[in-house]
Amino acid sequence: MAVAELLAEQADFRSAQQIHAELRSRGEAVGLATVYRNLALMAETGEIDTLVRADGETVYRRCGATSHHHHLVCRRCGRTLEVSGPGVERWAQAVAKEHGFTDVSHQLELFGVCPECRAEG
Amino acid sequence: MAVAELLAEQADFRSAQQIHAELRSRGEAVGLATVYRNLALMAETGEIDTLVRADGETVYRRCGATSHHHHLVCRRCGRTLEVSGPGVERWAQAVAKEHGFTDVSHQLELFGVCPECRAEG
DNA sequence: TGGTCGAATGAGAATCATTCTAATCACAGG
DNA sequence: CCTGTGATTAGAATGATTCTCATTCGACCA
Repeated sequence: MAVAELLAEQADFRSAQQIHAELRSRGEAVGLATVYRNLALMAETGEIDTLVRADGETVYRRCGATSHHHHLVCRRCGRTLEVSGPGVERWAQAVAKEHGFTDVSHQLELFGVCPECRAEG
Repeated sequence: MAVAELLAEQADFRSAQQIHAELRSRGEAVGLATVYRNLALMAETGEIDTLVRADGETVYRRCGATSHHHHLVCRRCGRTLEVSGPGVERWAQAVAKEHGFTDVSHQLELFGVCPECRAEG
């Protein structure tokens, strides 16, 4: 399956539209619907991570770690690092418990400018 | 300005579309563009908080605290509590520094089921 | 080999939130 | 009463995502 192959090659978050465009430019006759279908599928099975950017576009990434983790994303170039925060997890649980909430999940992403991009000015 | 008034009355996150619909149902002849324009304006000045939901829709809320904080949102009824996590802030800074990232911001939201909704089954 | 069934696919239409556009309105100043 | 300025409106345009449906592809069977 072409979509999976492409994601395996990419290190950064990509939007469904970007993935579709890249596949087309390689000559693959793949439909936009198929890209979305497969991305949704892979997201469900946990093979890839999804992230909704501030502008509302959903981006996808194949992550090395399969367990729960967060991302440190460069605002300029999109480079992404996986980070984990055990303390954050504990804090989230504690806050939820304190207010009587159950089935708690959380979403946490860090955005900044990476050293390379900062060097470029 | 009608938009500000409405937001002042609402405790929970509302989408721009909802706000527009509510204003219209009250007889206000307000345009959708105006709602968006004012929401963007208020978000810029920090009067309201914005949040992009997992489905890509942007929601708005007038918060009591003007300083940086996070939200604990009920998945069912949308009830929202403001929470703060000093530890999280420190962690974010530390992680960013460790990887050489600058100008770091973060987005963190907690989702769960509130006691009332759980009681309802 | 030829036929059939079902799942997966692709092209394009439909949908939904958001943004843009052009026309309109209120009103202050002359 | 005119005119210019800026905000406002309805509706069209945009862009991402989802839906529809006819078609294709493979496996299986006679």
